[in-house]
Amino acid sequence: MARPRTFDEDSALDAAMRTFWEKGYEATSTQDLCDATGLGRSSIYNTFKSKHDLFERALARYVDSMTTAQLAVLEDARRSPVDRLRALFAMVVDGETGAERRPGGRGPGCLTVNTTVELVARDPRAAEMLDRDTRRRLTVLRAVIGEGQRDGSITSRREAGALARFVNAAIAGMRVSSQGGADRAALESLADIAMDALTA
Amino acid sequence: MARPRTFDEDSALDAAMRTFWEKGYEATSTQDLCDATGLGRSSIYNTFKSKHDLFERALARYVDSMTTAQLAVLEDARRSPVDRLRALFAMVVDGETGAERRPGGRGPGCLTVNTTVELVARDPRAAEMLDRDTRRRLTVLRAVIGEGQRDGSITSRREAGALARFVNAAIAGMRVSSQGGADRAALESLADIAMDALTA
DNA sequence: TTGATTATGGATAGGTCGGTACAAAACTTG
DNA sequence: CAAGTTTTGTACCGACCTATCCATAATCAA
Repeated sequence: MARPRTFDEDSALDAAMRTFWEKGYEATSTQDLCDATGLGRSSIYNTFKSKHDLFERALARYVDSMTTAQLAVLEDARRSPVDRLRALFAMVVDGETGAERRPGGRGPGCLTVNTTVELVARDPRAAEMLDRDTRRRLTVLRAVIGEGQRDGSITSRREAGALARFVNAAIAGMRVSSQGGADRAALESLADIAMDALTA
Repeated sequence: MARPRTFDEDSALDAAMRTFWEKGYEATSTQDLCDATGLGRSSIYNTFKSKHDLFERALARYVDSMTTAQLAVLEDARRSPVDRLRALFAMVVDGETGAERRPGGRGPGCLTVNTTVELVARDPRAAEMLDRDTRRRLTVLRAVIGEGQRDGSITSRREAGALARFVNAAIAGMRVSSQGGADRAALESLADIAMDALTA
């Protein structure tokens, strides 16, 4: 019916996502996005309504793929609850130290934490997206932890919900530490100690 | 000898600090800084070399006062090591939930974490300042934890240095959680569980 | 081939950015 | 009071910001 696109929208979203992740929302200019995606301004503004719309879609793509990958680990019925939590932490450590940088395994820092810190106070849409994502993760974390509490491998001194929030916060702490310069061994140590709190 | 200033430099730094803390470095314009400080552009550029210089000085003021207040708690010889760590966490919780927002007890989020996430990858000077501050805190944390290990109140399963980094990361995790919407009870719960890891 | 429709590139608009120039104002010292 | 020095307010600079406009290119249905 008309002239077709010469680019893949998802690839463009990935490129934009990487840029927002590296520089942050404010520090990323539309020119940066053109450079990163290889698209002209017209194509970007024709495909996405605005810089902010592009950011929202990139963020949505990021949190969904990231959380989906994490939940797959947490829902792996072949492993014990404690094993699954260890695997989750290992995934975060790999993501923070890994050379390859694909959705679900990003380089230092993560777009979720970055956006929480940079934008959540001023951007209700981003805040809502991140809030939904957090609730999604907490639900599954709580279930895994509850399972571990029932089989005795995870402490029952604390509520499952509280422990789930702790795991979430521990991961955020690891990500901030990573940006602050912590190496792989340091991150693994943080994960080990966080696990101590769960199994104590 | 000449016309004197009609403003207090430290008050201006405080106002600037608050603005950078609320909006982030990139999102803060020089006009915002004029509005916040009540100063004209000339006065700002006459007193500080540039926006970045003003930011550096505001950040230096923030981290120093914040860390000094925290170290005072950690070095209070009248309390036991565990008590001092609990007091540190309580201080962080108060800072994140407190109504009054003065250096050493900021509102949600903290400039240290915010700057780590937003700037450290691109701003070597800020990175260096934060790194020094982290080392300063870790040194004292390690000493307190080592003391607790010797008297048996803190676990010896992990190295004091590793536990110190954990406490630091736990605080960062609490601050990110706070920006993500965690209330006081949730933050206190995070602190309690972090303490479990130390006393296990 | 033609007409309709969409994508693309380049130019540009209107505004804001960080930073500066300059003259008037306000103070200290002699 | 006068000379000297610094602060302050205003106007302004070029660069860059997000976003749009428009002419041209490319494609599909008929």
